[in-house]
Amino acid sequence: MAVTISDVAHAAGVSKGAVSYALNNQPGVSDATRGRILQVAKELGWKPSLRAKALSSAKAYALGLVVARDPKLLGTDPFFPSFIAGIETTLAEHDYTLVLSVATAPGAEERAYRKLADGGRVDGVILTDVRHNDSRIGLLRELKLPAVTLNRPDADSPFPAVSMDDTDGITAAVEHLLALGHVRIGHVGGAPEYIHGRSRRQAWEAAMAAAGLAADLFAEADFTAAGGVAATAELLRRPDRPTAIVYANDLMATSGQSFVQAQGLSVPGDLSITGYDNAEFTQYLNPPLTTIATDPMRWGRVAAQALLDQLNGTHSGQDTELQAPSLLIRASTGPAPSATTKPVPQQSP
Amino acid sequence: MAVTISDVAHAAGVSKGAVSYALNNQPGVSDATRGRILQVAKELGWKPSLRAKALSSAKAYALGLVVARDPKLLGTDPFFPSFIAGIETTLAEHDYTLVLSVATAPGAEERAYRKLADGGRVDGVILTDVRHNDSRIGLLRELKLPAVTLNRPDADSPFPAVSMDDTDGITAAVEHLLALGHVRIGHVGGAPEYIHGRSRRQAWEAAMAAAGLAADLFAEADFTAAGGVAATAELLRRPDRPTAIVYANDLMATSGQSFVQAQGLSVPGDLSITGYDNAEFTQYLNPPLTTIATDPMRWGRVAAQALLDQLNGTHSGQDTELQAPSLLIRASTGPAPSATTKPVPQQSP
DNA sequence: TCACGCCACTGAACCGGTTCAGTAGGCTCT
DNA sequence: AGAGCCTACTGAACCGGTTCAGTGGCGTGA
Repeated sequence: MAVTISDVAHAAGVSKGAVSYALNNQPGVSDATRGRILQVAKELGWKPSLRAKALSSAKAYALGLVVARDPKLLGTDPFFPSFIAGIETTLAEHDYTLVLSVATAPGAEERAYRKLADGGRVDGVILTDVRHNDSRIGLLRELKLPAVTLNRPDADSPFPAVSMDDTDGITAAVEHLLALGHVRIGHVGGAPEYIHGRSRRQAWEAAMAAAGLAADLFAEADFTAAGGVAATAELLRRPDRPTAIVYANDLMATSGQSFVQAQGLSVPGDLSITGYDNAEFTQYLNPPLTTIATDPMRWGRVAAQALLDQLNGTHSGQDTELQAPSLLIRASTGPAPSATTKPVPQQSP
Repeated sequence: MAVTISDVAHAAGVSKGAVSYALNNQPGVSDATRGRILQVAKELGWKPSLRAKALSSAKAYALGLVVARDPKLLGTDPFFPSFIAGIETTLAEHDYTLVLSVATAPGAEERAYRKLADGGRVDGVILTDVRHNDSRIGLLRELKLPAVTLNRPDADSPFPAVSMDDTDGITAAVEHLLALGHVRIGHVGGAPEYIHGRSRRQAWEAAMAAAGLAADLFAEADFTAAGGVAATAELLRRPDRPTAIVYANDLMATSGQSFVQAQGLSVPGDLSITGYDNAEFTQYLNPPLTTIATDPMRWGRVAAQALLDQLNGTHSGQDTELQAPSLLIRASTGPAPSATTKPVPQQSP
């Protein structure tokens, strides 16, 4: 931080202003002078102070991301690392940085947003894990913090959204199971306070309806492993228990599969299973999990770009729709078992 | 950002300086005036501009973390989310924020550190995944960026370290296997360019030596799933193939276990397996994985505190040693098979 | 009662950039 | 040749804090 713009100006024999113009490619200096200034700046190893820039241009040169998930859950979710890597690829080209906040405790989330907004630490935030009637929309409005949401919130939101439709993936999963002869296809839903929990359920319901089937084999869970087990157990107790279950995420599918096998049932012999997310570890399960692969990296890249566009006023105002996720067929799905329902054994054989 | 310190000063009928003193609990104002200023500031809803603070006090009020891992790998590793959450709990009390950088492409890592240092975006960084002869030590020295390393680098490092010894965990795993009657205990090592890849290998070697056994069943890998499979295959081809394998991380253990089972061997019947990290999903494998549980959250908390201490000059200069990780015994380890070595089947039965 | 010291506060400089109003000098046009 | 205009640049204000030298008023001691 030793060499400042004044040093460069002095060394080049011009004023601070001229240096500023020269280095920001602004008119007001001749090409010859510009060249000389750039040359001198380079020789002196001048790096503009972001702090000074931030103060005078009233920008923070940083974007914020508040993650309000249990760290345990985060560690099993392939979404965030890739998503953040995607954000990073965009930011790398625009000298912006990412300020990350992990807020676990209740109330910590709102505090985190206030902290980012209050001192002007960030110019905008990316909203993930959007919830039903998400209170953060109002909060960000109050804080006057520009934002981009991942998927369009169900409440009224003034912020542009970058969406990736769950529908196609879930529909593909259901159709895949139908093609395998399944009729009793259940769904273990994610937490309904999240809009992606809801939309996946709705997609499953719609796909069932399209096939002329009742969407009654539903059990609500919360995206956690324990929730997946409980919901699976509930579905297996049904007299008309499913021959296939579409889970709202990989973690529930994984714990569900593990539970089902511990009950002495075979996957996919007795029960076919699909997940959602394509977590790296799912290909090493026994059997490897059929799941739905999204593209979080691209999502991050596009969301960051949308936010930057919004900040410098070049955003169209339109929502962006990303390519739909795709079904990845592995060995946890197979032909529907014969019509007679095998009872759930009490003990593993 | 509407209300500034001048507004407060004007409203309270004092000078900017007085307001600054009052709000930073510095001497120079009477208690009465201080109270009045605080009152007025509160009424006006004044929040100090971090940007201005950063410029005038020559601090960034931010810590940096550069993660140079493949996002795919990151998604399976429970370490970072918890670690970052730990950092966050410390930062929450000290109006500092965390600037995160994910650098995947080659060369991107150094660029990331330079980006953080150049504009003075952060006051210091936390170094994770320390490598053998880590070039970042020299880089940070050149950039004059304070740092804290996770574990002590093997090269000369001027930075305080916060360490969690791998040795005890690996030793416990080996001893657990010995107690189960295993003698041919192999190790699938992590990438040797990482010091935790090396130290885990050394710990395994030491534990074997302590039991009077040769540490020859070693296969080098790279912490990835594919690497785990290849190394496992290599060990299984040995004439004296192991009856137990200690893996350097969960992902390799997971893919290794999956591979072993696909070869028609039983876990733990034919081969016992241990992992490292205690990733959430490992308890849902079949069988659930015996692994070593660390405490990344605490690591993050302590590392952030150490860095903050260093920044305000209150750091002791001593390395911090965290509590050793503990062995979590699950079902992937069991009694050693009888002495006759079962051949590796060519096909699953 | 006067000198002295201290407390409480002010005013201004400063951090390192950006930006705007102002100006010198050269060129064109008539 | 003089008016007018544009280009290239300067100097200063400004962003919103921190910090330091300076000052006025009050209390204290001799």
